[in-house]
Amino acid sequence: MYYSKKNNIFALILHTILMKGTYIYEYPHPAVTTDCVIFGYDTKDGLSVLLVKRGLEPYKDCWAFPGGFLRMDEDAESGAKRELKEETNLETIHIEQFGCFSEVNRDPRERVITIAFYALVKKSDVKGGDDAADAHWFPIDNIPQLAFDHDRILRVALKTLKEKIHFMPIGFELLPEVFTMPQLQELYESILEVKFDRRNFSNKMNKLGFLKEVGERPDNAGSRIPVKYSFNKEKYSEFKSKGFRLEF
Amino acid sequence: MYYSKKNNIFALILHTILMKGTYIYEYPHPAVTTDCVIFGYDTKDGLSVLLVKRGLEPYKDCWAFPGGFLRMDEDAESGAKRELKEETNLETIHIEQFGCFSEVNRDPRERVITIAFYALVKKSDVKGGDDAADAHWFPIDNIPQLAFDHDRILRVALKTLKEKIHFMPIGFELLPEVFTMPQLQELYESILEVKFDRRNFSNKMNKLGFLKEVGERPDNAGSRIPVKYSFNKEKYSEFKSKGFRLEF
DNA sequence: ACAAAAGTGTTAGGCCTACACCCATGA
DNA sequence: TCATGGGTGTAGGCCTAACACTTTTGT
Repeated sequence: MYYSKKNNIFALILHTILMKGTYIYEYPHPAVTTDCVIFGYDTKDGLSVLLVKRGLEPYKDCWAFPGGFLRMDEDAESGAKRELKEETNLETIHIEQFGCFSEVNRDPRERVITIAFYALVKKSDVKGGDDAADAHWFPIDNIPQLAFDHDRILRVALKTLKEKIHFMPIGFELLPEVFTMPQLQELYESILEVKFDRRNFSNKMNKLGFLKEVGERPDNAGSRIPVKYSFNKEKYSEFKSKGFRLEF
Repeated sequence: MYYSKKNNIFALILHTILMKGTYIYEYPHPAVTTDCVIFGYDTKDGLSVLLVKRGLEPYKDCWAFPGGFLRMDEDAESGAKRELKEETNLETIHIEQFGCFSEVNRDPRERVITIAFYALVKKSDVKGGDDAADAHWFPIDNIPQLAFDHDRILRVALKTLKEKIHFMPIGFELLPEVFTMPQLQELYESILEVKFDRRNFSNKMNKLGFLKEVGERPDNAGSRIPVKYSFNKEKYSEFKSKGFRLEF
């Protein structure tokens, strides 16, 4: 990890004496890491991102996305999931690659390229755990100083999320099992950073057909008690895989 | 490039004797390459892809995307552009990253991760050149056996292109300066693999406002001589950067 | 003369947007 | 009692999709 000197026999011998790992290549190789931008949502904080506090230099005590060095026996997606589990105790079903960041000096130690993923999860699924003492949610409009170029990675992740939302339903991953129309609307509004008309939003969502009313709303109560919905999982998955087009 | 043995002092010494490059790392590092999927278009062949014939093992004499190993002093985009220039003599203004392929055994030599880009170019811009003797265009429905996992990379590139086409105008990059409405329609049809109604397509494109009629069409000729268009570059760039939504 | 290529306009249906009022709750 | 939150329906405009005939050219 520390040596990459060309034809330096002294470094080589020192290295061997110290019994460190010795991986030799004829040409220089960058290190490759993965990073996961994990989005969560609740009514209180709106859209939030899961960050971990770095315990080691560089950027010690800075917040960063969960992630780490890729192993030789795993592909990027597996590596990202492994690191995520190790650092936040979170096991997601689906993470999605959205870019690869390769600027020359993005890591002060050596040349590091990172493959970046994002995922949508329920905040309640992050239980924390042994290694995950320092994983915390931050609302999207109150993000601390981030390590490396993670602020840029976050911006790209947000842009990707905004684009994706037009093509696939979201919500199942972010909302509790049962939710109300205003909650769903707030979720869309906080991701897209716009405001919608209540009536239009509700009509549109209902027409799409992956929502189902749940529970009984007292007949008399035609008022301030919101209707409760949950997702029709078959329809939802169908839209998710086939894709759809959602106009706003 | 060939050695990556852990704590193997013999390999080390041999390596040094041979005066090869010696890059030592404490942990194993994958090699990182870039690949470019270059799309071109003409009326005769429809949508085509630019491939180069490999001169070296592995996959010698197989066709592959232009690309190669990333240098330590360049980011992925620069590296991809450099390799593209070296191998096809093509200097594109804009390439766009669409994914990173990291399966463990995608290259038989060693662990190689590739960062993939695509671009749209005019076929006439590819002049060939010294190093580029073996670069050729292949129509999208007649692609030869490809090296490595490049068939998968191509599928992902095509999917990305199809998605992008809904959000940004294409054509300026692929069509000649002056073109006809049927040509533009064929372009869209061959990328999206669908057929459109002539009248609707033409109405829609005209309404968008980045086409301008060019030349004089003889007043009498209200028939088989097509109207010629070119792109209004300001409008076109505006749409390109702001994005738009094109329904089909 | 006939086939192929290109031009042109209308209609019906669906979706988007904008907009106002009522009711119940809780402070 | 008043402010807040939530539910509900309609009308106009725009876009989409479907559709047929005419002209000219080239063979």
